[in-house]
Amino acid sequence: MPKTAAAGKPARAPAKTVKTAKPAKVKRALPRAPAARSPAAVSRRLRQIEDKRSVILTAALGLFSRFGLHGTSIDQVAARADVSKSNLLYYFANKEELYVCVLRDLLAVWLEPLRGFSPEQDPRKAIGDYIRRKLVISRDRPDASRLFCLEMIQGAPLLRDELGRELRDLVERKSEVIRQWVADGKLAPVDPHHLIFALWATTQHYADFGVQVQAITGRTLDDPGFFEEAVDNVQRIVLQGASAHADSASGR
Amino acid sequence: MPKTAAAGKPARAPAKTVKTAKPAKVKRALPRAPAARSPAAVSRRLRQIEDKRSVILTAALGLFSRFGLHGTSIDQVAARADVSKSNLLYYFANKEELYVCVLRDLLAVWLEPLRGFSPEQDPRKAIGDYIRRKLVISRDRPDASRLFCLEMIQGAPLLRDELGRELRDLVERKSEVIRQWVADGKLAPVDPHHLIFALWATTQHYADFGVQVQAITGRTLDDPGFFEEAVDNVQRIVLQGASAHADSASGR
DNA sequence: GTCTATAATATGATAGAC
DNA sequence: GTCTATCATATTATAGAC
Repeated sequence: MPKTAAAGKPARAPAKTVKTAKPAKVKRALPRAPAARSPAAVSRRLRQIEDKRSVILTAALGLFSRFGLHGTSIDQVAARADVSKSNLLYYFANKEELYVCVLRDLLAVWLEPLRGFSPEQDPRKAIGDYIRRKLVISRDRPDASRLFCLEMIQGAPLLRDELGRELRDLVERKSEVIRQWVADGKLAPVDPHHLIFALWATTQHYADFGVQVQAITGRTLDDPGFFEEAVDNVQRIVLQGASAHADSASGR
Repeated sequence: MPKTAAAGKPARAPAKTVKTAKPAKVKRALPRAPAARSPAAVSRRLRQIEDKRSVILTAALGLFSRFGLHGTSIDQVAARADVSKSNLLYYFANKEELYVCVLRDLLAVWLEPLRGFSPEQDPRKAIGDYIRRKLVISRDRPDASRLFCLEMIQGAPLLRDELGRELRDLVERKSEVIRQWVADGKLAPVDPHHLIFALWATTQHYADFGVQVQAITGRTLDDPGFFEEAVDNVQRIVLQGASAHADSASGR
């Protein structure tokens, strides 16, 4: 694993007994359009390449999201994608590159829903919608959610830069929106960061801890009844809170 | 890895090219009190053994919680525990056993705080206290939280049984308490399962996604000010909700 | 109990024919 | 582009001396 010792290191505990640490070979770039040929043929070929890459990436996501980078072998990904190992290594120079590609595809999906927040919206509606959309993702792309979680747990060695930049900026912008809502009295006085964390946590939980959810409730988000139940409850908890309110019977 | 093919299998994608699948050797049991000796000497020895096991387990938790089972080598654990690899393998028959031991220690810690809930408590205080206690754990034992999360993501292959039994029973008992609170009008009408999920998710988030939290806020729970901020905000969100209430300015 | 080999093997990656 | 060897190595686990 410590083949490329210097660059963006993957999640692995620092080896104690390092032998020699080879001088980091430079890998070839991805197969790109070779040069001139009939335009139609080129585009057809490019599409085929992209398709195959995509098949591999999907297979990789499924395995990485369950077993992590080290728990998954190239062989397994290849088998799942129905290509040979060497063929896979033709499309992705090495395992780590494959992993990073999977992650990179993820981040975009990940940041998307948050972009929706804008000051002129009704915050209750905006937040309610956001919860639903994130739960849809937890239902339809639990593997994406899990891989993201896995990467976070490991300290996000391959996303750290993006985290520090893209994510942070987006969160800052949306925090400003939330602050505005609070200032306008449309939202209870709550710290935007912690509110965003609560939104992320409560919704992703159904994907990342899906096994636990199923062990306890016996159901999954694929069950439409349970899905709506989850949406409704998360929305109620985050928006109204669990305390009894004035309009219901009040204890103490 | 597919050495013991049958039993409680660890989180690894099913290998495609299985060679022979050996007939699962029976491993020796742990070193236990050999027999008769001076009682004092025996107890001293036993303590030493337990101490060493404990040191190894702690080192293992630290690494497993970051890099997972497959991302951690026995060598690394041994180095961190400051014992030789062979010596480690004297105390734990194999890597998997070590991993399971670490997990087993965890579950107890994990279930503890929830036991606190009882019907005669004021729910707001009970839930508020629970949030604080879980955040203390997220602060003081983030590695425990992360490993638990890792295991869940992977489908909890080694905890599945316990999940189905212990955890489920405990949650059922506490759900009954919550239902009682709701029936008494002390709590808003909320499904106990989803409330418990929300409590877990919002509090563990600060440990499991600690890197993200730090990337965004620049702070960690080790900062006392941030810790109190987190406690306060999570309590407010879960108990009162984010919506503006009657007593504050009401938008629309 | 602890150590030094060393066996056994899984897996990442490359070379080179076609 | 795809395949069949094949190499190289990291790592688990055991054997056996002390």
